[in-house]
Amino acid sequence: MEKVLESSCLACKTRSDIFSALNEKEIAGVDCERVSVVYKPGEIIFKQGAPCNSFVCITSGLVKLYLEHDNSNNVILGLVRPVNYIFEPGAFVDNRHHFSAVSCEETTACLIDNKLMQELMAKNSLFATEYIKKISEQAIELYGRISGCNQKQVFGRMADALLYLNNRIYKENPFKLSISRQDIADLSGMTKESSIRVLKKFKEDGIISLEGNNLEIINLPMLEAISRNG
Amino acid sequence: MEKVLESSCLACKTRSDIFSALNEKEIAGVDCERVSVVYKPGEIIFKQGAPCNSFVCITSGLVKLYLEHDNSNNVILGLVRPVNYIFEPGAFVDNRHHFSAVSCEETTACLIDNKLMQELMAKNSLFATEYIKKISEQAIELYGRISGCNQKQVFGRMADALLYLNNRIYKENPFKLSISRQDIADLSGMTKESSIRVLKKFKEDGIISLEGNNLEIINLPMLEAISRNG
DNA sequence: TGATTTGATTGATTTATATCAATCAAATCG
DNA sequence: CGATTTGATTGATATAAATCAATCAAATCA
Repeated sequence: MEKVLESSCLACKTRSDIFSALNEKEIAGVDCERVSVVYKPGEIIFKQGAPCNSFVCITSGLVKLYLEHDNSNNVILGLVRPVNYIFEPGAFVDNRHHFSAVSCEETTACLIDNKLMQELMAKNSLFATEYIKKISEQAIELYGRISGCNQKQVFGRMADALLYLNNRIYKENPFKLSISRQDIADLSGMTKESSIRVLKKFKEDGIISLEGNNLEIINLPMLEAISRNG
Repeated sequence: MEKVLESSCLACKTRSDIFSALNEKEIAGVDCERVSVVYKPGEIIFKQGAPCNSFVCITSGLVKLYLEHDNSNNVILGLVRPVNYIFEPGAFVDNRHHFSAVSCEETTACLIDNKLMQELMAKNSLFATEYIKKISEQAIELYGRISGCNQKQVFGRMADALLYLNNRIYKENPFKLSISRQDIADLSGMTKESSIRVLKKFKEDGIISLEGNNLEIINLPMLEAISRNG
């Protein structure tokens, strides 16, 4: 974990997102306060239960967000690709993290003090509204997750996970997995052994090809059907 | 479903909540626009997938919020007691409902146009911040739900459901259930048959007493332990 | 470079929970 | 008021997926 300084917040502002709601002066204020940090693979960016003092923006690499549970498996809520923000709902509630964030690849993150974020929201309601949109989108995704883990069985949930990885994270096909089998299991809510068996079945059925960590979705319509039918 | 007019928004403002962020004039504006509606038990207040044009406040009765899934069981996200609001994240995303709301008892709801709500948030950043707090709290609860449905088995999930009903909904012990066994099952993520068997086991073990719909938690520490240990 | 740890894979077995099927009680209806 | 529907309950059975246990390959280490 080593500190470096990224070019400028303006580079991120140009990507349409919550910061596009800020004016030049406000952006300059953020640019001035932010800190950029590099994390090696497997390093903790923040830990569930710890105080939540910074808003985190991932500018390179890959991060997994997961719920921890005593003596049991984790649940991966999702992965974060650059450039994206981690919206921690605890920031507005109890100033605690409610999930943990760990880098899967070498990762760069910009950290912005939460007080500054909250001041900006208090002054700039467009910024606040954009923030509401983002956390609302996140909540909607959680509904899908809850629905899936209650209603679908392993094949449906694995299909969801693969579609998520393809559409939202790696965004190319074939793609090289930078997460472990255990991570895939934690993402699809099953044991590592089950995840391996399900992937093997998908491979046997010609839905995917999988050599080591190189995964290709061969029969996308079939995978989507499995996702739909559970 | 019949329209009536409740006394005033001021009655609700006094209960500390998001509307306490509004000034007299703003409250008057809401009071003027709002519509109060009475729903009989089992009536749909809004339906998943339908346009989401109103912000809903429950002023009397009891409402269940649930995710619908094709040809399968529903998942109850939670129940809403008066006076409480239903925060629909779709309001800021796609103007669609992402869950359904149905009254469990005779229920009164105030409906406020979403445009008005969004105008107020654009003008009053304190109001926006209060809104962010509320949806953040809701998101944190969803994490608990996801964690539970992945990590706990039926006894742990039922313990969670009973504690939720006791602490958050009925707020007295013993209490009279106004929801069905199927609802309890949908709330704890299992089949109706399983929910009945688990409740029977709790009864046999002297953790609860249950006669018809009259439920009493007898051994609260034990129930909390079951919730913790899954 | 051989030893050791770590992650992936496969098979055998167990178990939690759903499903199926029937009965019962209560509520509603004609 | 008997008939019928609806919700609750119980038992028997099936099955999805976890657990347990071993092997294998690859990576790391001394």
